[in-house]
Amino acid sequence: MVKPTLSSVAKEAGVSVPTVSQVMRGTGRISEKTRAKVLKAAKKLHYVPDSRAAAMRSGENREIGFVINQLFNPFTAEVVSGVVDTLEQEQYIVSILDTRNDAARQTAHLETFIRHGRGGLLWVPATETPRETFELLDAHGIPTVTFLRHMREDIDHVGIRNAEATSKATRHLLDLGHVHIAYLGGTDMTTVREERIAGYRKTLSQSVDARPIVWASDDDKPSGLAAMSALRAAHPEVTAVVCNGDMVALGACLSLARDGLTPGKEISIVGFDDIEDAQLATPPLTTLAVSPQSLGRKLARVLLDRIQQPTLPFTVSEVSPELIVRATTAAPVR
Amino acid sequence: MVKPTLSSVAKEAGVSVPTVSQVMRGTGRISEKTRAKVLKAAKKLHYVPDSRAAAMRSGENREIGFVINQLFNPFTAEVVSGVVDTLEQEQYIVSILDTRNDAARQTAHLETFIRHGRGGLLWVPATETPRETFELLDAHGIPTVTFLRHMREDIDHVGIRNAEATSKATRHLLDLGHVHIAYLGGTDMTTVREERIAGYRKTLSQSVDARPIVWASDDDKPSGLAAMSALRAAHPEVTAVVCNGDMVALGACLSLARDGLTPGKEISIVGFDDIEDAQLATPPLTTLAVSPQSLGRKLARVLLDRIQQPTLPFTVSEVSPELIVRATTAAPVR
DNA sequence: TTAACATGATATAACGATATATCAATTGTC
DNA sequence: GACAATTGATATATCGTTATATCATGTTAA
Repeated sequence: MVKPTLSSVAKEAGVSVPTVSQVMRGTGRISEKTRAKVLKAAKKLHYVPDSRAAAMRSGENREIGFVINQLFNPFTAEVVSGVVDTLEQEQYIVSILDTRNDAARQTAHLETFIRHGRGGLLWVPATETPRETFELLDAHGIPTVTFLRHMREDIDHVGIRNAEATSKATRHLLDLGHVHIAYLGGTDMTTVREERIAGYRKTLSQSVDARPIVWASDDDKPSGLAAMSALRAAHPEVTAVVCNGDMVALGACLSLARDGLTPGKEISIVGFDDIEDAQLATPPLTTLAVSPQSLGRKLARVLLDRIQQPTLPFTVSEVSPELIVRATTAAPVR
Repeated sequence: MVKPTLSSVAKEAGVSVPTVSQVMRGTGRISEKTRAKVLKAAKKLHYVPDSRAAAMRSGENREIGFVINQLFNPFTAEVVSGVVDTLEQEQYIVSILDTRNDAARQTAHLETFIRHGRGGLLWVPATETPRETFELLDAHGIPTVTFLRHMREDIDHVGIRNAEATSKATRHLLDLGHVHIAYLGGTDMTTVREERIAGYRKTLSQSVDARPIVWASDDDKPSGLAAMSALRAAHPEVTAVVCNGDMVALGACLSLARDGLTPGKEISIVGFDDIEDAQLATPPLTTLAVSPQSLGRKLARVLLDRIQQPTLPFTVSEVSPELIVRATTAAPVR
């Protein structure tokens, strides 16, 4: 009935508290006889060690906090899944807090994780992260890895070569013969979107006739649907669209379908992320693939390295997305 | 540089440790002068209280563990989102562990949460949960709510009226004139699937000609796609399908589309869950809606009640899904 | 003037674990 | 057989908090 603790197990087994502690952890010198006695008592009381109390004394801490800005987006969800997979194998436990793209909530969430004694942090920083937030992290010296948005030289980072990716996509569309190519998706002027737009603009500028058209939108399917209609109304000349994410791209495809058009015929669409639905969609989506799972695993591994070897030089890992050509891109109809 | 603690703040402010503690929590009698001194010192050192140490002494604990069997399924994800929303408002923090439908992992996960001192548990129990697992939970007396699968009278529960739902769906198809109606989806003989199939069978038996056909499949889109082809090959007479989830249903629709058929024309499809994609699909999916968000909120609320008033009688909350008729169901073509 | 009472702070113990030091009892060595 | 070394256990202090008790003050009432 009482919560089983080291001391209740010790009493049950007729030994001292440190003895039980040693048996549970397999350390120290313990005779086979007492070992058996203690294990029996522990089992009887359903003893489970309190890792928080242990952490307090020993410093060992296997709880990780992940601050993310849009958890239930399929791309993020798969990243999380990769992170959790990797960390779970090392007996870590991951808690997630979602900022829902609100910069104020971000600092609150980081502080929450510090308060709750997380031993490591993963973090997709908001662009306008105040200096104070970095001071907070510094003051507590918790191993941290940023994801997607690279903020500081003294923090490990895992990200995507965004400009390179959208450059590839734009090149692909130019090569197909498109001239009026728009960029669709993303609301805030985040580093990520900036980089992607930069890649798009740069490659587009290699064509004399092409002029950049950038159209904002939330990164979900219904928003993509609405934004695509609006974009076509404002720029009827557009024949190809590079999207900020697969969800936006799929929304855009949906919008075309509702207007009786076929993506990849009248208008070409390129997505970003290669979520599961991208290849299942009709028609299957041409997109930039980054394997969110492996990105998540990378992220976790970098954090583990930092935790295990705090003095290591800081690293920046960036992966290059691959252009996967499916059915939503083709030469423009004349 | 050193981790800020009560004692380092106390030293900085020139007062005692309990004084700082009282200032931080706004309890006790503190003069305005010392209050200001302490707050200034705390700010300077970026002090954040360690809630785990506090929990150890005070018993207060705002960490919740959620053991789930398939996190990155859109339905579950929305439930989680509802849970997190509600608990976040009360300053709780939620950790999730995914069993990936593995019963052995479940007990391990529950133990992990106990070890890490969670103050409340949410849990989708596996059907074959051993008695030992319940003893473990009993021994630690942690407030617990089961979700979807009702296991014990002495544990709070939140669930769905499954039989009622599939009964509604089957009735709908019978009324449209279908005779050969199959049930598609779900692998393990879980309580949930059993209940759903029971509702399907019962209503189907009201028609003299109808004979139940049950076809298993994992509850994701690619599996649904494959299973639908297999089902049609084995039972070409089937004109309507009740599905175990929207993902399976969408997969089935995809399969039909690939064979040049239109869901709701040659073959009618009913889903279960009403995930976001259900209404965005072409054609929009007829489905059984349960608002996963509000289900999650309900789940969280029940847990909060149990935590705040441990002596309350145990409750069972079950919600009735609503049949939302969209475009994938119609009278059979002759 | 003195007992009684607020007021504003501190001392001390405890939560459940671990690290370090210590201590009997046994074993081994010469 | 005396002393050192090993074995197997325990005593004690500590991690960062909070709960409870205590203790100086200053203020009020008789």
